[in-house]
Amino acid sequence: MDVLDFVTKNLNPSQKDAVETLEGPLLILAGAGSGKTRVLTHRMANIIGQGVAAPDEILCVTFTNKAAKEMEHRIYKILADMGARVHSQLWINTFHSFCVRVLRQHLTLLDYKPFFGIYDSSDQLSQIKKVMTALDINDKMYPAKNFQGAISRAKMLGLNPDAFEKERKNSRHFADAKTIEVYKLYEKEMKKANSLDFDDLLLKTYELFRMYPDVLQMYQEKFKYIMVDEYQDTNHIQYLIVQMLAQAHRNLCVVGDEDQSIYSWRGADIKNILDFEKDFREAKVVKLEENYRSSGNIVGAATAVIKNNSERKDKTLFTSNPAGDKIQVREERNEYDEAKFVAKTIQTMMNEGEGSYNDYAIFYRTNAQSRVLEEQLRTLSIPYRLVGGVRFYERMEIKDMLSYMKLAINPADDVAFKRVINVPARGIGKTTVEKIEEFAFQQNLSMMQAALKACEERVFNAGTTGKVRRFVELMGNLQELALKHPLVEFYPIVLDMTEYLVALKKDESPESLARIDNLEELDNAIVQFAKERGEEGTLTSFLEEMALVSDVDSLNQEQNSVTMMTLHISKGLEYPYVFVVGLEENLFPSARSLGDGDTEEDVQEERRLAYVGMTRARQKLWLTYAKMRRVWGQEQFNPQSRFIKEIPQEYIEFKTAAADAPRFMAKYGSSSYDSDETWGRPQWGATSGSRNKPRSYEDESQSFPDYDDAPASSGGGFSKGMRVRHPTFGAGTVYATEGEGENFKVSVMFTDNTVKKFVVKYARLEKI
DNA sequence: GTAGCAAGGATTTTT
DNA sequence: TCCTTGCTAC
Repeated sequence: MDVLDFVTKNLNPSQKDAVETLEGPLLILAGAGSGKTRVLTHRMANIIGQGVAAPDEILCVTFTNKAAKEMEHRIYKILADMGARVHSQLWINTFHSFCVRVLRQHLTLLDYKPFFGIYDSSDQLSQIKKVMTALDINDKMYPAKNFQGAISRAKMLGLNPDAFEKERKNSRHFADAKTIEVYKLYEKEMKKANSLDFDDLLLKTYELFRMYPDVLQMYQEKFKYIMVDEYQDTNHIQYLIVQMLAQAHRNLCVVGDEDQSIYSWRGADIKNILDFEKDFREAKVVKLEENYRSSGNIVGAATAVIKNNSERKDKTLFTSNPAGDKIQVREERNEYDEAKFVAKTIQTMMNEGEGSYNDYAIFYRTNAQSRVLEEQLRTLSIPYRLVGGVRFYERMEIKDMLSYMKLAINPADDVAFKRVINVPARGIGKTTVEKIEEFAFQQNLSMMQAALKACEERVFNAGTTGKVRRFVELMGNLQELALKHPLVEFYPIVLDMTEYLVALKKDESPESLARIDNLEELDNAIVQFAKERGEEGTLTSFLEEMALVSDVDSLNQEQNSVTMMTLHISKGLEYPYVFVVGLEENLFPSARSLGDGDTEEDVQEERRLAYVGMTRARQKLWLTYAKMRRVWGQEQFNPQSRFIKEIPQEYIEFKTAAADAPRFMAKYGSSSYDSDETWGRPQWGATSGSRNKPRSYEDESQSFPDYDDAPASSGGGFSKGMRVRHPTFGAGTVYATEGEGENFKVSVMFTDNTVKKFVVKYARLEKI
């Protein structure tokens, strides 16, 4: 069969158009579930099949390792089906791994040694703290995190310390002398440690290309075709790199969906995708608007929500899928009931034979919300797994071991040095470490060198000298052994010689047992890695991979369980049954996006997050919220999220289990609701696109605790839903009542959403 | 040098 | 509320 026929088989016209358009800049606006990956892989297959470029002349950049792997897997399958012979490796990378690949080749040009280490953000923070100590900057007045953020932002804009300084001077902003100072010394220390942080990987690549045009030219000519996935999430430095690389052939294809841009807080610049046609006047635009993933109701609802955003391209998602079930909007009394509802629903559906646990996913805005859900799932013995949260490689014991290994191949790595010098305890305390650090600064040595020199020059007393010397010797031995032994053998050696495992085994606490398990898991990962990579499975490449790969999920998958994750992580995934929980104002959209000042953009990003979450669902979607939620020990009463209100009623089936609803009905003597005001919810201003048609109602409040079930009539005539005024706190609404007679108390929510409890007898409350 | 307690801080996190 | 970080007392 003809290549073109083959790769465009079963594609719709726009998909086909995108796959066939090879020459020149191409912008693919791909709505959620519109077959984006399919288009990308088929387009790549088309390029290879047509023979216009070899596999290693195509650069494909994604954002996650997972996406890269998936893409690679699928493209090889298509090529195999096509019977194409593949002579060279594909360049399917994340931005970061692409940069590592380039830098491994050329970083010596920028005065680094080729085997540089990679610092993650906590390593970065330690390094910044170290620099701050040297500069005598108080962490209380200037939190290290602020510097970390500022430096990271500078790097994402492509500014090295000098450029940053200039920029600050030129701008009308008051030049932040401290930040410049910290950034400069940080840079110097990083170079001394021969290490790069995540942002450096991009920035150094950019600088390399700028300083060495011939190197850039080599890559420009090599990559005849460039494809960038998730273009809406690129930041400025990534943009610059892509622009540079694409200049020679101008065959740049970017794929994205501005409606799914949810990482602006990490420096992603939505303008990159919105302005693509300005950057490339000759650009062709293809829109993929047909959704193949979700039911009609889900697509309709998600579309209605995202329409409330102003900063978007003109693009409408549609589907020919059947309407399916309505979206279940569920009101619960508090977060426990919410979690119970989710768990029960899953249990019931599973009992009815609806899918397997793998088909269910629960999304939330913040990680803190997972706890209650976990509890309830566990109570019903529903298997679940958390994605994200504390990552595998961020665990203490894993970082410790990795630090030992890093230090073994890069003794200049001061952050690793500080991390492990007294782990397990070797009697080398804070004072000694500080002395070494200071000594290193004075002599411009790495801490390892400084430690050795300090021993020789008798800087410490005899006991300390002995301990330090033993540590330096230990690391010296490991350094040699790292060269002699392959990775799989080296790891157990490190575990043994450092006495790390012995120390853990001595301590029989459950935490230690978990740590030992994790260390075993790391061993498995190493074995696996060595098997996969063969010859190339070296210690260096493993450490690199560990720095760039994140989640334990990529290490062991495959278990039948419900998946829980934040909305952010859910991007790019899909499940038949999806629960999005905690749809309350101030939680989702988050309180921060609702603060004063320039918030409209923040709310829009939250809305995109809602859109992402909703469009993950294939068949059925639940949106739940709780009337009361404990946040940091404080009871909060937040109204239903605006995102629910933005969904037209025709897509929704509303149910509540909040105990007080029936009383409202009785009180207002009506069995149907005509407006949201009936619910006594505080308003937060007009919301666009929401209609308030009657909602179906169903009381399911059977087994909930009676924390506010006091008769509405008792206690001076205060009852729920009543408007009251307090001389100090102003106007508010009674949210709950409890106790009787003398002890009759009311909880009042004031306009700023704070809740205060009053004993009516003493409170100066008046009805209004 | 270490253990134990108090205070403060706490979105989201592809790399 | 819970976890991390920093200080104080041994």
